[in-house]
Amino acid sequence: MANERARTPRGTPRRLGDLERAVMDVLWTEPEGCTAQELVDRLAARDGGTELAATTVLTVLDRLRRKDFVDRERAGRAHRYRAVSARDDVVAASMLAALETTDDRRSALVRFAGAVSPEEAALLREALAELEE
Amino acid sequence: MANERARTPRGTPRRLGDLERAVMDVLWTEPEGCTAQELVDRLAARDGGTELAATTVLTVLDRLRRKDFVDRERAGRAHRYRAVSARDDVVAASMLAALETTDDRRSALVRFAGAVSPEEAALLREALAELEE
DNA sequence: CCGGAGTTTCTACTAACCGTAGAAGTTCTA
DNA sequence: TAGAACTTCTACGGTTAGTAGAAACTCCGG
Repeated sequence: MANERARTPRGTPRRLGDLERAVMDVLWTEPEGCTAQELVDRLAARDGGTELAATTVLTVLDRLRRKDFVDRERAGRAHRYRAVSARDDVVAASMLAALETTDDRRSALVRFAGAVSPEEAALLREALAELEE
Repeated sequence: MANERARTPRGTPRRLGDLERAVMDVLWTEPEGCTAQELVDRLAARDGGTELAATTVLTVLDRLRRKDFVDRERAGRAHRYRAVSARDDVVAASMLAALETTDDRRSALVRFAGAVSPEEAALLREALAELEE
């Protein structure tokens, strides 16, 4: 083998799996947060009625907590889990992270502008105009 | 266990690991493409001189080919590997993919507009103006 | 104030993905 | 055509994510 390059530990990926995303999708629409039980129910509703084990949901909540997507507070003997940031912020951060993988921001932004729908382009113009004054 | 939810196979993740990205970074600046050997050299230069095994590079090239980031053509007994899309396109696609994870495009775009640097905001305005006329 | 239901933590298994590379096979060129 | 150059096959270890049982903890109602 002869090669000893530092094993990339890739420090806490700010990324969501499918179930993690499904959980966040619920939490993002629940300003007061949810208990794990409520999440089990919401997810079962969203899906065709198949219930996940409560421990499964608890596990992903724990992982989301480590990744700083979620925090919680006691509520009786359970906890109430809340999204740390709004969905918009997470989406925007993720778009920004993508943008920052290139040095040539200009051409990436040109491509991006050309890739969004006309409606989205209009929304972006508005948002940018807003920032100007 | 009692639960049989379809095991998410996550069909070919359109995503890059560290070495994969390093390889793409080279290919993206080489319009004519590279042979695997050239890549080994470029990567060794970029890094502190430590050479990866040629087979390592070949393996990631193969994975990049499966993911449709790279294609190749014969060149003597070797192959010449080329990036399928320009970096801009990949970055823009990735930004768009992030945007599309939310239904509320408006507020995501507002956040995004607020999150980019003033320079980037200016570039975006330009790019969007360009599209209008 | 205590027992048991409700919750959470611990531990674990599986599969996919990525970095890494040897062994074996293929393909040209000298 | 033999050997060097290149590619494919196979493989292993680490990380992340989905999934959940077993064990530990917490608190309400009797």
